[in-house]
Amino acid sequence: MTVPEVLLCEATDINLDICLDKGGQSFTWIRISDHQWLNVINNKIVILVRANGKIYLQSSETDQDLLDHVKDYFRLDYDLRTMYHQWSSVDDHFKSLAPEYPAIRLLRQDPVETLFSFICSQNNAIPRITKMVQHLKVAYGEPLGEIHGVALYAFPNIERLAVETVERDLRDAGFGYRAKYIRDAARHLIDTGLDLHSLRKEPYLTVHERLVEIPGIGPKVADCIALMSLDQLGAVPVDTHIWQLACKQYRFSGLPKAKSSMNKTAYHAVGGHFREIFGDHAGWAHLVLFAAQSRARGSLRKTLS
DNA sequence: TGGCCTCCTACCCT
DNA sequence: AAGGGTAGGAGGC
Repeated sequence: MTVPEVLLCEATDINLDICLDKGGQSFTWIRISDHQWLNVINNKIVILVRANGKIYLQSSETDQDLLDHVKDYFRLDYDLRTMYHQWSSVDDHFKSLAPEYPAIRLLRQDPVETLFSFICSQNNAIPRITKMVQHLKVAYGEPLGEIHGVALYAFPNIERLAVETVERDLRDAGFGYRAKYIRDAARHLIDTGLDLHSLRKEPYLTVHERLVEIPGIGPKVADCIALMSLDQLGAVPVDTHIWQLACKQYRFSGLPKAKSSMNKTAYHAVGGHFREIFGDHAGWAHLVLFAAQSRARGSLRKTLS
């Protein structure tokens, strides 16, 4: 069988290594070689191939509709070079880091998948999160087929995750206390009838409020979901690292010294500060800083071992 | 009082 | 072995 292939963009348009593997945005991409990635987008199997300075899209049913979805997923309509210039011009720290981390794109992901993935992410590291999300798909998602010897699944729907026995099963599968959050969050979505997609049109604070009402979702996870799947490009997820960055690098005043005493006001103040510096798309800028930060930590570990 | 805040701890696992 | 977070309880205002 020949697999149709269409041109997606230039290789320099998307930093695939960071965006798909280690960026902490998506946990579902499977790297099958140095230059090939596998995933499901819009319930269709998708292969990304980097070759000849370009990125190609392969799929057994490549059509214009899927191509549009993939372009949308990578937000290729945003002129990222201009945005990098803009962010560099307003912040020296960004300016010094950016050349090493080009083409970091904010993925426009599915809200349901993003919500449950980031419930898994709390107090957790990427390899384990990846395993857990994979488990959700294998255990409760529709199989979509097999390619290059890899079986792929759709992300389960919320009805399936809301089943009574899910908590027990996930606990047995090693989800720990997150097992209950997942089942309860699914239950909440059904009971309240909250339509996640419709939140894309709402203002940031409304989106944040709706999300933190969901069991297992606090302010940080809410902002991850808002930023990465609900078009809230100004949402800044404040975790330990960004908190430290805010205190040390940006010397934000008026913040409590210890992270343990972070309250609602202080949490939102950090996001506000970043928005003052970087503007409406501060969450995207934060992603670049975040990538640089975690990369720095990784190499530090390497040199110590 | 109720409501809202702060502080503290437990939670699973690698 | 300390951690990329949240919930729930106690106690204060």
